Amino acid sequence: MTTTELGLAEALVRLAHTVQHVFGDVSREQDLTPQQAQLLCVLIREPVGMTELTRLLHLEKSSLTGLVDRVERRGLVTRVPDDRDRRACRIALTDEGVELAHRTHEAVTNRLDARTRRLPAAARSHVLAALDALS
Amino acid sequence: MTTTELGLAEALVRLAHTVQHVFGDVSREQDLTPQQAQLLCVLIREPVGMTELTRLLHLEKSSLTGLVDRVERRGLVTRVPDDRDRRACRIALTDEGVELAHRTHEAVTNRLDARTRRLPAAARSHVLAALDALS
DNA sequence: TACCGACAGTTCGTAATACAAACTAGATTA
DNA sequence: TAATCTAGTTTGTATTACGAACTGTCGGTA
Repeated sequence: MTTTELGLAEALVRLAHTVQHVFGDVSREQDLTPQQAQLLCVLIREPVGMTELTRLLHLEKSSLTGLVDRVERRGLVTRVPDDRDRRACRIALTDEGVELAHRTHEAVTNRLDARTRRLPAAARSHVLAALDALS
Repeated sequence: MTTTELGLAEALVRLAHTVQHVFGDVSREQDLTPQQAQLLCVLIREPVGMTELTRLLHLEKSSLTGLVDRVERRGLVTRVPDDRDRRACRIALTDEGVELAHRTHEAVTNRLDARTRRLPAAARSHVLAALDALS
């Protein structure tokens, strides 16, 4: 009865793999690891605390500490003390970090758009609506 | 003139993240790392040589050696010598590996299907066609 | 046959990733 | 105030990933 849509799950997995690959290529060109690039992109909108970051990136806090350490050591982010809570800090992009984050985000978007551009407009909006429903 | 489809690239990235998360959850439940689980799934269809695996998984051969080592140590795969080429080997699932690979593949598929099941059938086929065009 | 470049896979050294458990210090609640 | 919770770090370990150098085999060619 539950007629499984043959291949849709597989297609999603393949797509995820493709996206991951694009992201990896772009990161390498910016001399970043994919994880570092992802962190920068998440911070574009606004500075974020460590605990919130673990939710956004699906990482344990101990893993996150090291990731932030390394990116901070490169001068791309800083730990800004939170004056409401002296235990906490928010991770903010430096000027250099903002620049690199935008470059990375734009490159990823461009390459993905280059692929979707082949699709007819109707298909794009269908996919967009469906993907929004999925995540 | 290149009217960028606003948000489609972002939606793809979010989706990739979701899929990755599902895959990570399933892997952990099977006491595998995501990379190990991915390797097992690739081998379900047929045994594959190291060089071909580097293409399928987008890994350097030196990275692959270690990955296969660890999975072989767990008794999930074996290196089968290729009798046409004594340099080469094909990586094949053991009986235990077959079982685990199927369990993993099925669990991932189930969880992704559970998400897509909310979509109307027409949307599913649109998305399927579009995703096939993208990867 | 003997040589030589190409190829399959491994080894080695290094850096990054990721986790769990234990910990510090500031916040919150009883 | 004392007990408890929370934010983030530290420590130790296994895995992931890469590049460079290496071994052994294959294939072609002189």
